[in-house]
Amino acid sequence: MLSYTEENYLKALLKLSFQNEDKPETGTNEMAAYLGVKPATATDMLKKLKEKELVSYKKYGKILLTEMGKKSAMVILRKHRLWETFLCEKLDFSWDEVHEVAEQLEHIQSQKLVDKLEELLGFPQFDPHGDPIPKANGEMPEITRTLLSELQEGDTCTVASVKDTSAMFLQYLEKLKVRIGTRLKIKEVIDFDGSMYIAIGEGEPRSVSMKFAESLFVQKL
Amino acid sequence: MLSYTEENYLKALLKLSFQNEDKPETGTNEMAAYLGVKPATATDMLKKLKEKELVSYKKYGKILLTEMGKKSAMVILRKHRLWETFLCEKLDFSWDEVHEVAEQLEHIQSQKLVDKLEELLGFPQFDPHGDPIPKANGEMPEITRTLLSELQEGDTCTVASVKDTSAMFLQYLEKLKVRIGTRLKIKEVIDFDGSMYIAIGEGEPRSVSMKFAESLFVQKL
DNA sequence: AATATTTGTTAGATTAATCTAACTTATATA
DNA sequence: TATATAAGTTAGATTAATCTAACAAATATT
Ligand SMILES: [Mn+2]
Ligand SMILES: [Mn+2]
Ligand SMILES: [Mn+2]
Ligand SMILES: [Mn+2]
Repeated sequence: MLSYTEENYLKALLKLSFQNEDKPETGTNEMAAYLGVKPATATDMLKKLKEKELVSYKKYGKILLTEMGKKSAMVILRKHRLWETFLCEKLDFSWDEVHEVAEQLEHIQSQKLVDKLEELLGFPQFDPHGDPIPKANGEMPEITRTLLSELQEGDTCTVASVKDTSAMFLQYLEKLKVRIGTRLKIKEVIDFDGSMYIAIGEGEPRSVSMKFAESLFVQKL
Repeated sequence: MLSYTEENYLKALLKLSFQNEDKPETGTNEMAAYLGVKPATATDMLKKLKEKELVSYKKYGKILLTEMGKKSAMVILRKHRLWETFLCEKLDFSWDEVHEVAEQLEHIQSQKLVDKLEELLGFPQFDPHGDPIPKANGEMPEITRTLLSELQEGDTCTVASVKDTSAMFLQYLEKLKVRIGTRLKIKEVIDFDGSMYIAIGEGEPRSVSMKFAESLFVQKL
């Protein structure tokens, strides 16, 4: 049985392995920074996780989840995303409110609860932020994601998921009526600062910053 | 902000205050036994809760929740019973499975979550075991409860709630088709051992032990 | 009232998770 | 290559929650 804290470290390692796309290794400092603890603390926990054969690493070396560790972490991610979906779909939470609560709910221990929840939600494929939900067997559809900033003038796309899931960005998207699935058309790319002039759904075109364009994943049409 | 553990102590004190009907005080040993810890541990926690003004007590004296402590405990009980109801109503858990999971869920911190959950469930009055659910304002209908064992030959009643909520008893009730609301008629009381011969709903009369009759609360008709 | 029993507290230790400060190893740079 | 910087570890301390063993107070019983 894993502690609440151990689970958080595992999930962090999984998330970081997604982030560092090319190679899934991580360092102690990166891990500590992600979790908001000091490197010394991360080192201590790493030893414990290594003891439990959930991570593989040696002193001063790179950190990697073992198969077992990855499996455990995927279960936690599955719970997180199912709970986020539940909060949105069944309890009318907005997509900027769900993460905080799901951080707590993901640690509830009950196989049956997760599976029944998934059933209640109709086996959703994606969470409210457009991220794929791992299946009970541990599989998760590997999706190729394109940043809005990678598109060219004249391209059309639909919003697939949000890269930056901060409440601030999510609320801004809400204000612009940009949601998962919304159709976007790139009218103009401003080379000077990387900003874009885009049409959102049927609305009037408007300008968004490069930071914005680098925070949204889209599906090119 | 209260820790998971502090919340459990508060809830225990509230439950014990219901149990010790006449006076709501409790002792260190009783509290420790209830929580499955040693008396020394309970004493330590008591000091902390006193420091936070959630309980009032002095060395070697009786333990009582303060108004603040009682309020906090009621919120936890409210969450527990709402989650139990959710698990039964929405996720098809049986009434002997819900308690364990609700013990975890009751500690999730989110005012909005609780209130939305209550709304989703249609503002239920009672949990799956027939226990009243405290309202958001902290009030809980004070119900006079009669034990089945207090009834006489010829009396008729409906099942109001279960006193013993152990999985073993709940499963036995399930087998006998005794549920909340089921109509019972006392055919005969055996003075020798306190057992009863009762009709359950429309079924054939059958005998139940005194222990059984002392574990069920009923509403006399 | 004297003594025995029950109830409750204290002292000292342990474990998990965290920190700071000091140290070590690896990597980058001149 | 020598040295500076970054990355990672260790030692020692702290806090929360727990325990055991010993002690103290309150209550019950002769
Ligand atoms: Mn999230
Ligand atoms: Mn999400
Ligand atoms: Mn319960
Ligand atoms: Mn209940």
